[in-house]
Amino acid sequence: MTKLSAPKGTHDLLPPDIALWQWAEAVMRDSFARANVHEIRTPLFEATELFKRGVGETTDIVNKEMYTFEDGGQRSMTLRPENTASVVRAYNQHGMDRWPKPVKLYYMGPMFRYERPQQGRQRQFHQVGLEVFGVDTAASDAESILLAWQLLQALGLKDLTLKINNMGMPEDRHRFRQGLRDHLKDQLGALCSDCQARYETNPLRMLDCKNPDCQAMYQKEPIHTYIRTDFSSPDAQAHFAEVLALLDAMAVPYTRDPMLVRGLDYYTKTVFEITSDNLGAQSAVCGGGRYNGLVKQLGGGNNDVPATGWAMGMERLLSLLEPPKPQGLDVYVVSDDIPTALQWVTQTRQAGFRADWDPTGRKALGKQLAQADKLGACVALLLGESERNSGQVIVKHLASGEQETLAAGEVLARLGQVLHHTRVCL
RNA sequence: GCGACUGUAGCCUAGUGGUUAAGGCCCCGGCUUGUGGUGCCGGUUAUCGGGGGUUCGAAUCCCCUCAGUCGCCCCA
Repeated sequence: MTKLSAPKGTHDLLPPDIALWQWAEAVMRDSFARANVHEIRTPLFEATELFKRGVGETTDIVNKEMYTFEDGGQRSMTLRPENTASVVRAYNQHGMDRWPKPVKLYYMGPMFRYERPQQGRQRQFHQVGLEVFGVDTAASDAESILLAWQLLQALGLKDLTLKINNMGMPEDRHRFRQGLRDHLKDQLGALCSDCQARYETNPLRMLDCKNPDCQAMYQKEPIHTYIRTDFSSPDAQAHFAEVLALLDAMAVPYTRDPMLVRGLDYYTKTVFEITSDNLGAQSAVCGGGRYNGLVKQLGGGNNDVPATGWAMGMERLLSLLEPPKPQGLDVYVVSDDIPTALQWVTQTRQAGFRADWDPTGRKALGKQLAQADKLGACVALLLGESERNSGQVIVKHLASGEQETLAAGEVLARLGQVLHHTRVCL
């Protein structure tokens, strides 16, 4: 009998971890709210066809990383590997092209990819993302990037690098790919096996190969000059220049990276990535860009709906932050009489305090006080037999050991004074 | 899918061929049946990741497998 454990590449989030998540989620929701971005929640699974068409048949995600299964009606379903395709599907399905432009949506939730786990990569991971529909301006790209950048600042992340590039339109890329193939046709044998495969499937990927021999090859003329020349149309080049100008105006530091090629098929014009040096091999915290054409491709009628957006990896991002101190307990109710204890713990909770008690049946006050201490309570309320008989409560301050005896009716008011004071000390 | 390293109680660790696998933390109880933190005493928790092999004898050596970690590929 093997022990049951969480599936490979998945993770339980235990109470000590949760505080950081809830805090980060709250910061993000607040940032989005102030930018007039609204949440959308789509299903965790969709028709497999959606991801094939949306993410791209040639991508690794679709080819080898999808959790695909057949449902009871012999429909092929897939656990979402990313959320953009689903959001676009929802945009089309609900006629959001009739909503006031731009439509700005954010999402937050688990994604699933069948991959070999390593640092910063799991089979179930969480992304938060932004999608902006209906505007094809550099201004919209700039706002999107700025929101990502500011979100990361608000979370207190440091040592981040924003890399940005212009991928042009699909036809520009097609032309560039052909040119690249022509330049490298005769040196194929000198390249690594990965690059030889990329030559067929995705030539742009060859450019950020880490093999020194391949890099040397790409530095030679005339390949070098060909690579460095912006292959995109004048329109796309003007768009990109404007994005950069707006980032300059907002004092967002960036690095132009001609080697930055995002893997998903749907990107057009602007692409960017935000990385951290403190993450190990999987250093991208946020990735995104413009994806004009996807909405139409996923059935958005005749209208070409331009769009831009990004996604962040929660786990990667949170691993860069310090876990906060656990929240303590205000009150621990100590009594050898269960109805009395239950009544007092309920009453203090209703009054707004974090309160707990001992439901194990232990009568000894010493044992119960030991619990109060372990849980880090500020104050213990002692309700023994003599207090019950006299209608009094002993309020014991755990840190100092001092205690005071009060009439039952005065206790809540006294807790209000005392705990206001202690909470500040926490 | 490929490669490297690592698997001993809930957690950390000792033990590298020889009787019932040792210690610390945590948890529970006692010293203290109305007062916590420190101390002392006691207790629960391990088919040594799993399977097979070598051996009189395996946590220890060999093979397979599973899991974890990191890396490649790719991505958040």
